[in-house]
Amino acid sequence: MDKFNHLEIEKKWHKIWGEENLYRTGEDKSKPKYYVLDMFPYPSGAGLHVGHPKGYIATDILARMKMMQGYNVLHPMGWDAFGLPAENFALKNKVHPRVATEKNIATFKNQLEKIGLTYDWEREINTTDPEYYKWTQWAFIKMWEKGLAYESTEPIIWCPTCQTGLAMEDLENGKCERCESEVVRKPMRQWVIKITAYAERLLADLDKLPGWEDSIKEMQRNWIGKSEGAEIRFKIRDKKEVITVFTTRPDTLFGCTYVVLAPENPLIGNWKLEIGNWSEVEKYINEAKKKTDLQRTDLNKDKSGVRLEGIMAINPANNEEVPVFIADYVLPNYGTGAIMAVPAHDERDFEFAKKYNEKLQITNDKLKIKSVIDPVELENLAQYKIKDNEGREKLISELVVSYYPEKENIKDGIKQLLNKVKNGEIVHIGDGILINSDFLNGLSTAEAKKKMIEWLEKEGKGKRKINYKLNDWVFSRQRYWGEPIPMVHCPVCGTVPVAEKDLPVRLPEVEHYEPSGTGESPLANISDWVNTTCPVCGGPAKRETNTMPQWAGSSWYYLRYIDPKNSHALVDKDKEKYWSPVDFYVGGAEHATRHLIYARFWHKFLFDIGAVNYEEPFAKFTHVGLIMAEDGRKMSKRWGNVINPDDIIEKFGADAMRVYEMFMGPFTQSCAWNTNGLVGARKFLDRIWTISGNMNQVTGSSNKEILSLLHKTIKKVSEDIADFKFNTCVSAMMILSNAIEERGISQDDFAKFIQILAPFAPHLAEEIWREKLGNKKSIFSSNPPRPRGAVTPPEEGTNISGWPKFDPELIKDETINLIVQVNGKLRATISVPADISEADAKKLAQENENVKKWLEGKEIAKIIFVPGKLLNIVAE
RNA sequence: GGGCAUGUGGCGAAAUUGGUAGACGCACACGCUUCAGGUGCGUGCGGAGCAAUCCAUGAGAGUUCGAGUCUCUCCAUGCCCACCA
Repeated sequence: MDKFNHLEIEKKWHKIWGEENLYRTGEDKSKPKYYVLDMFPYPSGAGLHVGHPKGYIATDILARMKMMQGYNVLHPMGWDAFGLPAENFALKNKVHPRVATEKNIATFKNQLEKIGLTYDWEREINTTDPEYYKWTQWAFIKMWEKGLAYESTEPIIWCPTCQTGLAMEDLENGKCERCESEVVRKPMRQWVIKITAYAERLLADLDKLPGWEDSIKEMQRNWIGKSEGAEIRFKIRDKKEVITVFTTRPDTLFGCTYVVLAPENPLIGNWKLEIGNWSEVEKYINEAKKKTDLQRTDLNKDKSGVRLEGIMAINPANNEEVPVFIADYVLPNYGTGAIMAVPAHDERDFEFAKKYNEKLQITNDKLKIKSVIDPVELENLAQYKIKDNEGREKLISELVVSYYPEKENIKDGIKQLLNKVKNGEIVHIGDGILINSDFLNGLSTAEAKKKMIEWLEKEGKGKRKINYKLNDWVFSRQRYWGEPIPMVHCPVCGTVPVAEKDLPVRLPEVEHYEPSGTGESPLANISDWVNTTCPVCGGPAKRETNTMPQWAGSSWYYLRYIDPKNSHALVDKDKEKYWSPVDFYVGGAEHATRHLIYARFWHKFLFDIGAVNYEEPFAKFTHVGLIMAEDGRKMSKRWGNVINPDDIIEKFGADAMRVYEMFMGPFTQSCAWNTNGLVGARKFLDRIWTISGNMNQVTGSSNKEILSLLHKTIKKVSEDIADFKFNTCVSAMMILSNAIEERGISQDDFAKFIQILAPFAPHLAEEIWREKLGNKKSIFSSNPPRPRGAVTPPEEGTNISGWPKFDPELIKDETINLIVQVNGKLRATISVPADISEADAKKLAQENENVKKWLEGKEIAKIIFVPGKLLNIVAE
């Protein structure tokens, strides 16, 4: 008996499949399409570890099934190759980032090819290819034209190690995600994209994506962070300026006893001369500037702040004068950078007021804590009845006393608590009934919010306002290895875009690409490149020297695969109409709030300018669960626990690795690698190989049970692949192969089994299909499916494979094991016809000895019959 | 602090969506083969008990003829966000 020689077989079919162009994307528009996409990797120097291919294998299985079902399948791969790591590596090793990147791509590609994936390499893309980034630049110019790309000198997040600005999204625990340095705020000229203009659509359209996982959608909702409230205008005594604050609790305006500005708020500068304690204020502002984000947002630190002496704001609700502060607990980049402080009903304001009052010597200048909400909620809670351990209903306040008898006065305690809340001694952030609030008195929180906003709008003192946590996208990086921003600064015409015909603006070859350290990109030093002519007036002008962030190129790459060679348009709209949207997108959950938001934004923009036909790029998205190392930690060079797929494929074969990674557990769940489990997968394949070697001895037809099991398995595998439940596919096929070993199978039926196995173990299946079963065409060949996506049976005599179809008649069981329970406990299982009637079932069940025993001396109260499943006799 | 997951044998996990809990695989034990450096085959394998049977799906309650599955409370773990007014 020959052995399954994976090395030889894999090599052989890779060659033949290449020669036959098996993976070239079909373009015959009469066939239905299926676009299945992996997140393209950043080709790092470390190469792939066994965790990376998990998602690729899954999409490959889906792609192969769809191929066999007769779809045109687009399953491409490419490289997200711009980015800081390549540049940092290049700096360290004195290699041009392009050279390092090319080398890494070669390694990655080589590793991927060994796994036997259906990528159509004719459509390979690379974000660093000028013919690619031409269109990244083009989209940027379009955004500029629509006012969505703008220059700003607002302070941005700056990484002192990478020497570049970053977006909020590039931070991890307040540190630079690349180098883990603490970042600072630094005012710099930056290009920014007004993604916030799309916040509402990005949020609302999530509801149009039923194919997305809820957890990912929820992460996006939180990231966008919509909150509804009001902007309220506070006049300043004796000044023309107005402080506008944002609040989600306009109902508490009567309780506002001071106003706080972020230290960065530009208004402060206007009052330099009037502020009594300017030197103190200035010092605080400077200290705030120096703080890293991490220091500033540390929740444990005390609330600090300084009063602007001499400046008084006027509470628009009651015209009372209230003091104004600056404090770094107010963030400059959210809302209006100013808040109304309601210490009685906001934890932070309360804490600040308490701190401030403690330090104060002049007692009559203390910040007032004015309660405007009657905490009925708390009162209700104390009076609310719940059941205790014995099932008796009791008041919560009584229960508290009974569970903590040593604290006799808890009931009184609750009362005291209520009084404290009412007196403003402790903070109460919940809802309630308004008090001390003039025209709002007696209203609930919700009613009061509404009424206050109406009043503010009528009086011209404020308005309804929706705010988002989502910030505009800081889009420039002061580094070399990225797409040049295609803009020109002309002393006469201002900042203007490069003419479309002159795109792409190529990244110049340079000797030194070290960051300049001055906050300018290394490109600034290349005078040949920087000095250019103005596309508008033709006069001398300078190029923009900042480059784009890594996220730019990946925001639209899925469109390039559709039309990879197009040089006159971003994508051919007819082709796009056929292929879009991506039917199934698979990738890491870590991209839920960055790449996936950027890409959705970019796509919506392209839709708005008429460049694409659909508003959402990805119909379905599923995240891939990580594969951890055998020690349960993440695979990392640092821990020395990385497993290279090349070694696994060499030893056990690509098919064994594919089957194992799918069998490990639910696809979205993270799971530790276990080489023993891999051996199990390999054994499964060896057994199938052995069965195929015995085929000549197996003649005639399969018996009924095998036939039924085969068709059940076809059904299960077809459905579970579509649901990404690969682990149960594999186990179903193991059950089938165990049964075949025991009972044998006809050659035709065995062929069907090999067809459903093929997406998982393509090399083994192709070898058996062509060499042992004697088919001329590939097991992955197919006819177009029948209308409405119905699966195609293999055609007789044509040698075309296709995806097997299950016979609904064959999967019906003739006899079943009827479960007989007495009082819900299993007492017998009896073999009966599947369509047994209730009366017959009752009769048979009551004849059963064991059932009789359990019914002895009891009255039958009730019998529940579930056809085809179970009978439960309830007896007393 | 907020949001989202998850919790079932020694381990990875199944469970037709409210109907036999532990399929399938790994590990382990015993036996038979094999000149065995991840070999092949067979048997066993949640706990207790000689057995009939009983107990078991993080803990506790509830709904139900029946709960791993639904509801509530709590605990633990993981991920994401976090001074967002």
